[in-house]
Amino acid sequence: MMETTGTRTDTCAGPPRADRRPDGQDSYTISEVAAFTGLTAHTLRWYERIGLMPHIDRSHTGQRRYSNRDLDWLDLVGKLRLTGMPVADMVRYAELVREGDHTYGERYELLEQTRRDVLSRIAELQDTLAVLDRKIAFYGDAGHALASERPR
Amino acid sequence: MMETTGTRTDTCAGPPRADRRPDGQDSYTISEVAAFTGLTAHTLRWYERIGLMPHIDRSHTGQRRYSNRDLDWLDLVGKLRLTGMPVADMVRYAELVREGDHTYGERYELLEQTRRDVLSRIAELQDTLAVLDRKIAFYGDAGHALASERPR
DNA sequence: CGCTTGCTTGGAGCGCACTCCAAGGCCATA
DNA sequence: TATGGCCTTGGAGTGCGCTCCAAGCAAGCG
Repeated sequence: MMETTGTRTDTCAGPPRADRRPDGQDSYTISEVAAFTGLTAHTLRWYERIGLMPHIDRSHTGQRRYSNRDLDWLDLVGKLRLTGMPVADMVRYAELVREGDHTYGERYELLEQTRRDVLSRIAELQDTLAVLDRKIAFYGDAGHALASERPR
Repeated sequence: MMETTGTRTDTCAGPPRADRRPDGQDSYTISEVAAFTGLTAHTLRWYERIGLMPHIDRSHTGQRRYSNRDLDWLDLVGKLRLTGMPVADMVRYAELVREGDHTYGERYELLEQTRRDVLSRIAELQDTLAVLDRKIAFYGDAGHALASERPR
């Protein structure tokens, strides 16, 4: 049972923390990587199954041994995940990298498109922020008398 | 069959468009509201079922007739949705509004928390943007020689 | 009158991104 | 040697946010 970290010090499952690698080594177990990335070991194995990860080295007993390069890749995946990019698209990107140098153009396109998406997402959020600020100001002062909500 | 808009002019299902109400009336059918908000009629009915909407007026034949206030509420819901707020939390907010004036404090808290979430979300995205920009620059010039990706 | 269009309902189904389970292997410490 | 901890696998299950289905009713038109 309990295949989770073993290095947990916080009770309430903080998401990504416990980062930074000991950086003298280049070989990590799955639970170490789980601790570094905030992903679960389940998720790491799942990423591999769906083709989002490169072939990970194995110890003589068949256990996964992640390299620093693998962790770098996971960092990028984490960032892309934050943009809301679907996992399928990340898998596509991974495939392009695997396929070699002739896919540079396509990869560039994909990153550029993602960049555009992130920019418009930020704009959306700033828009929403403005709405939120107006509503909060409303609550702050005239609120009680004026706020016109809908439900009831 | 085909209970969709009837006012579609674009082929490829653009997300939110066709906004702005005719603003002389105060009573809209479900498919009009679908066209205004970009939500489907299914989703509108579902929102009602789960308690995210107020009780919507009905015509003498039992069909929904949305008011401008209802559309205002849907606009707010749309914004909150963009922040990634879970539907359950929006339902909670709707409940607070329904419960009356004594929930002002709690509502304020909820909006403030959401505001904080949006701010940190924006920061995250800007962070990601920086990573993306570096990677794109990489691809732009030295890319071919230097880019160190992971998969293979 | 019959047909079409748009609406109604409760409940089932779907896609995504995990999340977990059962059954078993390896190895270190007591 | 036995116990516990961490690892392995394929496949099943979960939660969220829709999305759709079947059956049926009411209004408008030829």
